[in-house]
Amino acid sequence: MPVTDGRSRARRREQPDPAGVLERSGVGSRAERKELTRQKLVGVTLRLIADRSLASISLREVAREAGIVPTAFYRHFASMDELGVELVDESMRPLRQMIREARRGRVAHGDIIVDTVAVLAKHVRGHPDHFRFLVRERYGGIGAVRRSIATELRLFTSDLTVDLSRLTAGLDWSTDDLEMAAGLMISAMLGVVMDLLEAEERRPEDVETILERAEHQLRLIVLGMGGWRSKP
Amino acid sequence: MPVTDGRSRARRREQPDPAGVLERSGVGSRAERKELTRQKLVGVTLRLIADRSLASISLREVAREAGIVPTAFYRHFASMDELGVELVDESMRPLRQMIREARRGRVAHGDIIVDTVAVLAKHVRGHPDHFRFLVRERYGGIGAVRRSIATELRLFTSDLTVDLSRLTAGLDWSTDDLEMAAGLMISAMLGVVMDLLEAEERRPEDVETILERAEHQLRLIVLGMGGWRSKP
DNA sequence: TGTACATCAGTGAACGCGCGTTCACTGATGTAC
DNA sequence: TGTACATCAGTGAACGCGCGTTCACTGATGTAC
Repeated sequence: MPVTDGRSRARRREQPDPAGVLERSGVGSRAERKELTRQKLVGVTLRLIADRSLASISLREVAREAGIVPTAFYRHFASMDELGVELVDESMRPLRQMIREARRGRVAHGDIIVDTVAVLAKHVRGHPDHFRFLVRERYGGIGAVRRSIATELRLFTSDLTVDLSRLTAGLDWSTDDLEMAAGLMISAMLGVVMDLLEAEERRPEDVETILERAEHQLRLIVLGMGGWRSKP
Repeated sequence: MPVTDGRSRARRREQPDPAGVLERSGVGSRAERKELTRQKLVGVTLRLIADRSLASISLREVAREAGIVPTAFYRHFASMDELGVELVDESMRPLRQMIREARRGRVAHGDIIVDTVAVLAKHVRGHPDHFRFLVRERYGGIGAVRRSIATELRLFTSDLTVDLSRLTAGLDWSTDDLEMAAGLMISAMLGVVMDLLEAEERRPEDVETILERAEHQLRLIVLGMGGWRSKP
């Protein structure tokens, strides 16, 4: 059991480091080290979410994985719920980064839809825990987290609505209709995200099919938009 | 506190009925009474799901609400996970009933889309707990339940695919494309279901807007299908 | 129909465990002079 | 630069609690004769 591997985390879990000497070997100010621990709590929780819901993860478990004593958790968050809300923020970052990149690609060249789905796939692959957290807790058991995600997704829809209004500049689309179309795209893509995550880790041969289907769904929506006539 | 209201359940929670005399006052066979308790366990769990996830509900809590001792739970299910899988079955029933009714309406008359959304709204209103369970646990923390829901939704998609194949009889749609469109409709409608549930219980004035948006989304998809040309 | 025995849904005591939270503390880091 | 004091991230013991699960049981219901 006491194998010497280079990773201090794994070693510390077997042979605790009560005084935190390893952590405090002169790197950074106290504030910086506090921030480091905070990030560790967030990261650890995100990893634990992989096959369970936030509601079933205990404060003690998170503290244990982060290498601190349970009571030290309270130096960073008042409760797991509060950590959860922080996680929403953390997880929206890659999503926002994604739409920024998709937007850039849009101006440049080629098939908008193929590019968009490629960017989606790339970001989901790059931040699986963040995306899984969002999809899993979107309708999950913790009210504060659910509401926080709903708010962020609403902002996200607004963003996409603005983008769509540029694409439909010539046609007489109302804001409501644009939002409706944006909402449909996001519903569709959130479904794709979870399918993608499940496929990535247990049926990699399905990934291509899922991406192709995602492209087709977006194309179908765009086609529909082409034929749309606003009604009262 | 010891108020006399007519409901035996509420009374029993305050003044337990250890020997189960109330339950056993000569109604039904032993097997029938067992089935009754089983249904009570299922129903109680479905109610507890309203604002929490299945993973955070304890066996003892369910037993308590159902009016039995924790150990008696095992006469019906080996674990909460097993009860969860049973709940999927139970919850799919109103959904299947819904599609059957939507299909009937389709043959009869009027605007298919308006009718479909009306049927959806009616069933969601009639079985809020069942629908909430499905949407919440679809990507929730319990693997067995998640897989069970995925399987059922796949069957559901197949059903809808068959329906769509009738509607597109003239055009040259491949099965893959039909499935893709069916999947898109289901993604969209599952999103609507949760919005609807949240609105029903805390912003009833939004319900109309949500239903209208659902109609528009379906219409957009149908429009897209009209313009679709199959590709390899 | 009556009797003797089998079945089994529900009981209740008991267990060890991990939980969230309190509290007084330690000692390295930060700050004021 | 050196010293005295304040701050505060992390410690560790302790608490009461609800949990899932075991076990031997009870007594009404069901069955065989």
